[in-house]
Amino acid sequence: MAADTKHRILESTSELFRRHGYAGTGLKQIVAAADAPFGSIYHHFPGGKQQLCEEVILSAGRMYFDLVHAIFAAAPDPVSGTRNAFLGAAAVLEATDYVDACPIETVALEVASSDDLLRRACAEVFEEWIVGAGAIFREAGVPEAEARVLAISLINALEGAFVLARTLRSPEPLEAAAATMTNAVTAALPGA
Amino acid sequence: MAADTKHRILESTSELFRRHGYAGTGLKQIVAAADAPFGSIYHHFPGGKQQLCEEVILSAGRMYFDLVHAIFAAAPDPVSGTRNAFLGAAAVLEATDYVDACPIETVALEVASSDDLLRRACAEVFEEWIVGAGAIFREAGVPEAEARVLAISLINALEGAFVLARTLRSPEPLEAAAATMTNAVTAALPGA
DNA sequence: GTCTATAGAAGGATAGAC
DNA sequence: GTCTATCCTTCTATAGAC
Repeated sequence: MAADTKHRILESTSELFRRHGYAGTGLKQIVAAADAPFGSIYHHFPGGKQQLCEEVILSAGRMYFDLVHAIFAAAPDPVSGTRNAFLGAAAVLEATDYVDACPIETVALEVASSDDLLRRACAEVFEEWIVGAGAIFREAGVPEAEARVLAISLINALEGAFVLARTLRSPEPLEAAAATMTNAVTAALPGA
Repeated sequence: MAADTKHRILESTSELFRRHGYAGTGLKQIVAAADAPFGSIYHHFPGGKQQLCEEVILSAGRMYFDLVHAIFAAAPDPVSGTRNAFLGAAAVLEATDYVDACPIETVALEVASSDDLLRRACAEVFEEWIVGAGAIFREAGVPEAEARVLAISLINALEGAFVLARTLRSPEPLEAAAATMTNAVTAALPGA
């Protein structure tokens, strides 16, 4: 099944990029992990490693967007949603030996100053997240401009906490982010 | 001058790691940029790329610590210091075409799950920053536990904003972090 | 003791066998 | 059209010339 092979390659690549980054992951490792022949990469991704990476960024970015969106949708209010998002991320990180954090963060930093096509793909993903999170806060009554600042700060805190948590191998940064950001969201809501 | 050559190698490596990361930077690029013969690397760093990277992480980490410490020392109060740190970082980032952000962030993510020696070096640096920032807040009257949470959140925000700012090529994430974190610091100070 | 030349492995990419 | 075998470059690391 060609479509199945392509899917397995995307999955393996996403997984390997999380652990070793873009430059640190070889195409040979990817096909080995996906249990696919080497030629499959260039059959499904004629643009080579760059195209494969672009598709991984966009699909992983959307999956993560849906995940966070579901957490906020399941929560009774944005303050609870914020807390659940950070504490849920802390639990996943601990359970996966500090591997399973943001799927595109390492790649985003690697390509920011060296590959403009991939940088733009990451930018598209982050902008989608900002707009999505901003909409949640706006619907809760936060004014437009403030909602965007809050949304960006939420993602700032999440991405930054991932760097510290993975490096320190501790949930403490995500817990600190949960505390600080629930305060910020609380202060921004109309009732405050 | 052997000592001079070692210094040039450390400088070039730090610069190249910022742009291309650990895996994306070759030792040949490093000696070319440092205008040094290839053998110099293994003369000054018998442990090879890993040892070179470790020294870069520790020295760059301490330089960045001193920089941020100086910004807070020059500010009249921690709230101004927080604002100056984020807006100053935004200015530097714009002036350097979005290259000159945190010197160890990309490497920290690359090695977090693949090289425990280097992960520990990054962890040592981050922990120093947390303790240093915590001391500033504690001296301003914030209780011990809250000061540490605030310090971690400050670094969370800075690191996260660097990821978004470099990817989006915009100072907006650092400006949003400045707004949110000055609020958080203000709320934590005794006068609030 | 400084540096060059090269080894040996792994990288991305491709040509062509089947 | 699927996959294997190979190409050429680049990587880290080392051996040995001077």
